[in-house]
Amino acid sequence: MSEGFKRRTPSRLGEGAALKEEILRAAARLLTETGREQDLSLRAVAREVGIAAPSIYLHFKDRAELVEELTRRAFGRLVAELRAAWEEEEEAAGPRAALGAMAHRYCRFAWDNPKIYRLMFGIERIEGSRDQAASHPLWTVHQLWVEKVAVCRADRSGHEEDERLAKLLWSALHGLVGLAMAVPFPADQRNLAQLVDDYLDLML
Amino acid sequence: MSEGFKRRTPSRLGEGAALKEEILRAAARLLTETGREQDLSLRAVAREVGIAAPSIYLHFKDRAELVEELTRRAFGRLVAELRAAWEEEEEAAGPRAALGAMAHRYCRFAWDNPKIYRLMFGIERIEGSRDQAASHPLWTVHQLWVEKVAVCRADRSGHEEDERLAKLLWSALHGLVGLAMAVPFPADQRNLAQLVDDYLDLML
DNA sequence: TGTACATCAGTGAACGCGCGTTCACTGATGTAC
DNA sequence: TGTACATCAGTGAACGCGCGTTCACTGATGTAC
Repeated sequence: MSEGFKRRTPSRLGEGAALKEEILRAAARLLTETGREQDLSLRAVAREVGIAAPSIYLHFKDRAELVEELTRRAFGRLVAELRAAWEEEEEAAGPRAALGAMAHRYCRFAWDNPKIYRLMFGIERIEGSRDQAASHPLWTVHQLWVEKVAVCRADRSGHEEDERLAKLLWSALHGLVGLAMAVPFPADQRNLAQLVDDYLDLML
Repeated sequence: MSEGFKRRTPSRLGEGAALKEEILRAAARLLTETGREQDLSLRAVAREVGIAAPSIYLHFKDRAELVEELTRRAFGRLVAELRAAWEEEEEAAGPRAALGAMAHRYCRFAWDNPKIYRLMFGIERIEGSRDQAASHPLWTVHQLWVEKVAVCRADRSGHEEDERLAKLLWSALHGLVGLAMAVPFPADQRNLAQLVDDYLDLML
């Protein structure tokens, strides 16, 4: 009955950072599970965590910083998953199969987290300095593709060509999931996987 | 000086519809030229047209209807441009070149109208009935690709395969422009065109 | 062991904002007589 | 030709809302003596 009257018991042990984690997790939850895109408001996040809205300012300078941290971590997760997919597959089945696993994992990540994926690849066009651009997590993803494509084509490698193929592959996957999510009739995921394989066959 | 005091002179001649056009044009302008995605508010549109906000309700039931009409027309324009690109090229240079022209035109449309393109292909997941889904403009675009791909492969045609290739091509283009727009360093458009050609070569 | 105090994580109330939408209105035009 | 009236495109003021952010506060914990 008297729910909502509780004051959050503070963290104390030098670890207000715990709340920071809770906030980020709640924000991610809002984006993956419930809610429209715009529901990622400070107040909504606070509600989800069960704290007062101003408490967020103890851990983030402003809303922009929260969103930035959220996407930074999402990129971290994506890259980690891609690396894992590669490594799980490479030893057993070789680089070509490993690249395939990476591609499928990429699509699954996007498909499972459409709102977050959209946030990561939105057009907020920061247009920062060259330095910022170089350290943008998108670069990490890009380089990962180039690196693994190069491994697959070890024999007839050549950086120019590797990069071109990596771009083609990444774009194709990005478009595939993007379109599948946009289309108003439920695209079955099995079909999606088939198309991913088609791309791989075409390109290697 | 006394700007803003003017009352809009009414349309009268049975043609309040003129204002409807003005509203839609202003909304499109807001999306292409200025402004962030969210600036497409009724009040912003009214400001852009130079009318009072409630006047919009003379022509649209609510905000949703305005946005829907806007995207419906955008799809209309896209399809018209694609058809034009095909027809301009086919007679002179044959179907393969015409498909290429279509592909390039598609990318240019997206690149020139990023906000509108994003609106068209956003994930608002309407999940309407089958009937609605069947008449969704996305279907028109889909069928256009299938149709033209089929023409290109007249000799070894086969609907299943045509459809598969059409999907691959469309997704690839969608991904290419989407990624180019997402990336924080300016992707030069020449490079984009090169990649489009690469896709076409791979697939046909 | 007991008391005074500093720390600082978290809070409630309030701000000003732009939004979508409703409502009763205004006032120029076209029509009836 | 002149007057009364109907039409209806467009309006200003107001509503309630959720938002991001600020501010002075509260109150439990840890520390100093």
